[in-house]
Amino acid sequence: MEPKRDLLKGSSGYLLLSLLEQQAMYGYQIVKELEVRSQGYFRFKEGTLYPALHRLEKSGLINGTWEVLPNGRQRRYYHITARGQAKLAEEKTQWLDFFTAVKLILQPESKGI
Amino acid sequence: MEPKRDLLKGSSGYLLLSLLEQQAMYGYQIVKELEVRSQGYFRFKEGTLYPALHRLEKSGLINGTWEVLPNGRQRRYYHITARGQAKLAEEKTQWLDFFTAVKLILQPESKGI
DNA sequence: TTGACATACATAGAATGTCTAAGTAAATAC
DNA sequence: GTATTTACTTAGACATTCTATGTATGTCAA
Repeated sequence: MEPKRDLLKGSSGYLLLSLLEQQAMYGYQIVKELEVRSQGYFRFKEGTLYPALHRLEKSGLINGTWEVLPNGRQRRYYHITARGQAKLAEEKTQWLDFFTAVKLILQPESKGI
Repeated sequence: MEPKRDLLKGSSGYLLLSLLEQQAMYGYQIVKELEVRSQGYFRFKEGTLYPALHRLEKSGLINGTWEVLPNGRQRRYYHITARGQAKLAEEKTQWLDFFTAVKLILQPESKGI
């Protein structure tokens, strides 16, 4: 199974918001969680994930808080914001619209439905 | 309805091959056909369509032939090649894999299915 | 205690594809 | 004769992902 990387473009934000709506997570955890849940399909690179998280935070859709583990190690947990939840709902609609449009191209006979 | 343009990236080739598999078309016709079929969702810009067609042709997935209308006007009709049909089948699989993976992220409860 | 590996975050630069925008040219409609 | 539509092309801006590297610490086995 050769993942089609370009499909990710424009979807990463959606996936991240979706994940963080379910629970707050830190970067490394997100990478692992995406991989486990997608059964190995998604393997976000750091160069993809962290810039994406920074973008989302800068846009006010998530916010990160440093937390210190008992062993002294630091993690940055990201929480979805109210604006993020609104954005997530918007993205969901856009996804559905997009899929609907693609299906209409692939199966022109369903035009009238 | 605000189309999410980035989703198009990585999908335009699939859409074009899919369209040209159904029948040979020329550029301007493709723009109109995509718009009609998708009920106005897709409105390919020239700067998107023609470079995409050139890429596909360069890769041997489609091939274009100039045809002259009775009125003297020229059109470049694009036909899908055997390699293009093979590629189309591959893209379809990649799409399904991608959708499956995304659904697993959005609905983790369906993990076991 | 050394080395290997996993954890955890960050960023520079290359690659890719879409968009805006402009250009060329001819047919058609008003 | 002027505007609109048809028809294709390409340069440059922009955004996102990738590769690759850097930093630093914790854990575990030899």
